[in-house]
Order: sequence, then structure tokens, then C-alpha cells
Amino acid sequence: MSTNTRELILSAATRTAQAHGYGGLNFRDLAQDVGIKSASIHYYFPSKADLGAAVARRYREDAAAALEALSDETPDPITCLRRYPDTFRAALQNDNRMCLGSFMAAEYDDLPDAVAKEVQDFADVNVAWIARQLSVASLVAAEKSEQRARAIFAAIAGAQLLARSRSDISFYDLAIDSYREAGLLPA
Amino acid sequence: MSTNTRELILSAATRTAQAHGYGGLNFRDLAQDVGIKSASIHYYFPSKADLGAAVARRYREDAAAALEALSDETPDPITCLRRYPDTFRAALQNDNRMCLGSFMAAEYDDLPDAVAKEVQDFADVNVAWIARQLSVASLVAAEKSEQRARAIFAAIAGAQLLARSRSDISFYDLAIDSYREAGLLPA
DNA sequence: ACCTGAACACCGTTCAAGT
DNA sequence: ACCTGAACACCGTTCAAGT
Repeated sequence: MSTNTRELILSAATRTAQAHGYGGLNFRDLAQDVGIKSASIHYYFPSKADLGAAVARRYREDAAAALEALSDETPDPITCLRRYPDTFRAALQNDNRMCLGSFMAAEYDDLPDAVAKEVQDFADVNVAWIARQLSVASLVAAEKSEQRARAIFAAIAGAQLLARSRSDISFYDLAIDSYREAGLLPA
Repeated sequence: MSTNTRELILSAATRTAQAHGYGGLNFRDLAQDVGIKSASIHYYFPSKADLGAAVARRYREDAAAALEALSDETPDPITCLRRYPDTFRAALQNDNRMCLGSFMAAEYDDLPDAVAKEVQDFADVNVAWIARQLSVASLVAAEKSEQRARAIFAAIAGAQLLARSRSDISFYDLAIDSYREAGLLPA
């Protein structure tokens, strides 16, 4: 199935990009993962920029769906906010991987425009969801919810980055705990 | 002067690495920046790993010196903590660059061991300094100061990363403000 | 539609040779 | 001591051509 090959490329590329970034993506290794030749990938993704944009778009879409699923099944916004860090934690548990949006944020200067746009959209999706939980929970003034949401998103991404650099997930857990103790996140 | 050429290479490599990471460093562009040929860089740094380690070590040393200078001339630990985010802000003002330690933290999987070690030392230097200010200011319990310091360091790095991905320093300023309002940093 | 061989451009590295 | 041209092995990327 052609669709299947495309999906295999996308998921292999996502795994690689979460460990090595956009710059670390390469057609040859990717091809080997999927079981075709590197040139064949270009049939599905004409250029690396196209592949990167597709990976980032899919990543953003999946994140949006996961967040909607979480808030749908968890009516309590405080509980939602308590669970929000779980996704970032799961990436670390997955062979010390990190959020694609964070890695690509670092690589911003070398990102094709379409990829950079998806990275920003990914952040917006997360921030909007966090802001909504903060609003519904009345944790911060309505006009401050988006700003606080951005701070929370940034802080969690930073905690993941620090934990990755030590290959030690406890750095992540302790940072999240500190955010709760300090009052950045609900305890 | 031979020393001068070595310094020119180091500073050019640092500037490049703060925008493109360790992976974005390459001998040919670096040589062009400095005005020599790429093969000549190997006279000073036998391999890319040596160059990367030297860049990261210098970066860590400069950061340590800057922090000591700040706390020497500013006896009040609260004032020190208020000024701590300034260095990260300056990187963003410098053509949207970011902290080398953060970029390399993302690149962790592809870093030579000596470089990864320096990245960890850089984080330790920052965390130790923040923890000392927190302790002296009695802002958190003594046994919690290092954990809180790590959370602060991570949160500030994350704020910088988010601002970089938008090329908009106001994202950074607003995140830092939120950290203060929430109580993560002293107001 | 789907895939590939082969060529191209680039990179880190080495080394003999120049000053 | 400091620097260079040239070469090497390798790899990401592209393209014309195969089925």
C-alpha cells in the first residue's frame, strides 16, 4: 500500500526528529528504517522541507487531538492541568526523546518556513488548551490566562530539555514538582 | 598572533553554535568567518569534537565568571535573582540567538562525550549560583534550594526557547513576568 | 504508481608541502 | 609555528530512468 509506506516514513521520521531534530533527519537512514531506498522517499516527500513540514503538521494534529481527548474525558480543569505534563514525560521515557516542537524551536534559524509555521502552531495549540483550563478553573484573571499558559508551556518544555541533557527523568519530575510548589502549576 | 586566530575561531564558533547548534558547526564556514582555510582550523582543534568541547568549556567558564561578577557587585540576593534572566535576554537580542547549553541539551544524542559533559557543567554552574541566591535570601527551605534552582533554570531556558521560535523577545519578557507573578521567581 | 542507480555537492579529516 | 591545496571516504540530496 502506498499509504502505508507514507505512514511508515512519517512515523519513523517523527521518532528520529524527536531525538536528532530536523537537521538530524536523513533520507538514507529513514529509508533503511522503512525498507526502501533513500531516493524512493522523494516520491512521497519531494524535499526534506516537505517531509519536515508533514512531520510537524502531523505532530501538531496529534497533539491537538490528544489534548481534546483529555479535556473531553476529564471535565475538571485542575485535573487536566495536573495531567498535562504527562505527555512530555512520556517522550523522555521513550528513549530520552523530547518534544518535536522544542527541538525545532532550537533549530528555528535552519527551518524551512512551512516547518517553522507548524512549530508555532503546535505551541499555539498547547497554549490555547492550557489557557482554557486556567480560565475554566478560574485560576488566573481571564485576561492573564494566555500569558500564564505560555509561561507554563515554556517552563515544562524547559524542564524536559534539562532532564534530557542529564538522561534523567527525575530532573523532569522534580522541576514539575517545584512548579507546583511555587504556584506556577496547580498543586 | 596564533592565540588571536584561536580566539577568533572560538568566538566565531560560539556565535554559530548559539544559532545553529553543534550540528550546524562546520569547518568550511568557520574558516571563511575567520579568514583562513578549513584545514587550518585543525591546527588548533584536531577534530570537531575538540572544537565543540573547547567552545562549550569557554562558554561555561564565561558564564561562571559573569555570575560571580554579578553576585560580587550585587550583595542583595533578591536583586541578583531579578537580574539573572538578563543574560538569556541578551542572547535573544543578539540576532535571536539562544543559550548554547540549551541548544546542545537538545542535541544531546549527537554530542561527543566531552561536549555533553561541559553542557552538564554549564547547567550545574547556573543551578549552584541560583541555589546560593535562594539560600542567602531564605526564599525556600535550605534543602529545597537546589531543586527550586533547577526549576528556575529550566523555566528560563524554556522561555528563551519559546521566544526564539517566534523571533519575538516579548514572549520571553512576558514569561519571566509570569514566573514572578506565580511566585517561581521573586517579584 | 512506485522505486532505483548513479551522479552531484558537501563535510570532516589527513597529509605533504609551503612560509 | 602557522597555514594551504589536494585528496580521501563518506553522506545527504537530486534526477533520469526503470518496472
